[in-house]
Amino acid sequence: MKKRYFIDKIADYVGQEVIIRGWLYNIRTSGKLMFPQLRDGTGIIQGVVSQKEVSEKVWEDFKKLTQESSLIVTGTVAKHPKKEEYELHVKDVEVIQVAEAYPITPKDHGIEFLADHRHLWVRSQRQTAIIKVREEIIKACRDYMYDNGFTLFDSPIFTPNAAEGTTTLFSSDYFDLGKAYLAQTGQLYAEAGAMAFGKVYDFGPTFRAEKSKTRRHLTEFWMIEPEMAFYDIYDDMDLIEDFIVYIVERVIKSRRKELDILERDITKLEAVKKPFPRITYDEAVEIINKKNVPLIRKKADGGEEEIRPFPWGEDFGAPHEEAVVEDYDRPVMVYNWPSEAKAFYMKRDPENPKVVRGVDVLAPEGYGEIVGGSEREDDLGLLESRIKEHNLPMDAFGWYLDLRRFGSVPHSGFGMGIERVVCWLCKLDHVRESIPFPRLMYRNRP
RNA sequence: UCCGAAGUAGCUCAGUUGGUUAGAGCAUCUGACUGUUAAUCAGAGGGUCGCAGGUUCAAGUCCUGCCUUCGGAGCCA
Repeated sequence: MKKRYFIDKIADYVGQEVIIRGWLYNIRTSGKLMFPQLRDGTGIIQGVVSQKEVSEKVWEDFKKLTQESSLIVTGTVAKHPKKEEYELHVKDVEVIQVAEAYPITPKDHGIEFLADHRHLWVRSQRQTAIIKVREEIIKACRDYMYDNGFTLFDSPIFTPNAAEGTTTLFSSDYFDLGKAYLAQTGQLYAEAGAMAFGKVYDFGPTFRAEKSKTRRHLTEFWMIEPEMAFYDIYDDMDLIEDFIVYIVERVIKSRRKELDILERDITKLEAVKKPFPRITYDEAVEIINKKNVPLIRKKADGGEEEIRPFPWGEDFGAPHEEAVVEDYDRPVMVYNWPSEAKAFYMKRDPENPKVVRGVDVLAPEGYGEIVGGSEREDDLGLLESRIKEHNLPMDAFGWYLDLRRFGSVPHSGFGMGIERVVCWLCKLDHVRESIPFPRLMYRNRP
């Protein structure tokens, strides 16, 4: 195999001659000296080209290089005279391609322009750092599951039925079988897996055709969904807490360099420790009312009205989540939700049938809901009546009801949206930076 | 879907109460500079002012419609 050198490991080669294969990130000239910034995907290193130390051809080659031109550079690694980093004293260059005028210049750009050039934007230092953190989060998720006895049990992306109502599904024709929908969750299938393996998870893209245009929504996003037999809601919350702490610790430990590039305040992440506060929906409403945060509702005439106190039974909006979370330095778990605000499969609390044993985990620093979980309804009759209440087609759920006919057990699970976790850990303003090619309501290219 | 804002050079923007040939920085090209850090300095090229109508002696600027994008709300992970 050909010997390969990479910029992130360049400190091992001080005083030695190396070959860097990559792209020109930027170049500064100063008379008989040039300072090309070389990028190879693992990092950036400054080159030093001195006219009196290189051939005329090398000097002329560098003069014609443009931003993002591809090249192979041979040189000697040395300590930077002013900074705590290394530089490459260039001896030779092989120009692979001189790039056309590169659209993403070192100055500011608007978000529309950057989004249109996402295929090039991903080369920039900030974007590569985000994608590295994303990778670490995903690897940490899978490692946690593997190390704790979960079996990977992936669910289909084409599904014949909706799990949480029909308004938010993408549909397509499926041969002679009518419509197929893109999955909005793999949970129902994961429940089948939990009855086979005890503890499973699925992990893949999910799709929601919600016409929501916010900094937190994608139409295509990745979700990890663990599902566990013989877990009640409290076991579920124990697991969620342990899982999130593990992921945050991994990112702090393994992606320090990227967090620094992103200028992330790491002390905020180091505060994410067990135990997370656990408060009921009722207690959350009390906090909201103590802070006098109203529910804003649209009126028939198009105007808005502010309702105080917060009416029991309503789901929380962003200001309510913020009110609940702002006093804490770590994620907050809100559980025992009003049943009408939540999905049909959540188990009713035997002590209070008005609430279900569902839990939302709200991230600190205003990042909102990152996890939604619940204990599942394990009683056949109650589940059937809930499907009827939600006006869902009973026949589509035949196989799912079988899980309650053949060895039904108490079980729980949750779903964690990867992009929202990436946003939180990287402190991003918008989910569009949390995935290489975001799909948004108003954008599906490049 | 609703509310709000914006579209002027490849990019980011300025453009006054409507008034000569629409400007700046970056990028590109030419040149200067042996330690630059979004380098700097001198010069050059680069425009269907989103689209379509309208008002006016005169429209980037005022009016109407449309398109696109951005921000927010609701819903959610």
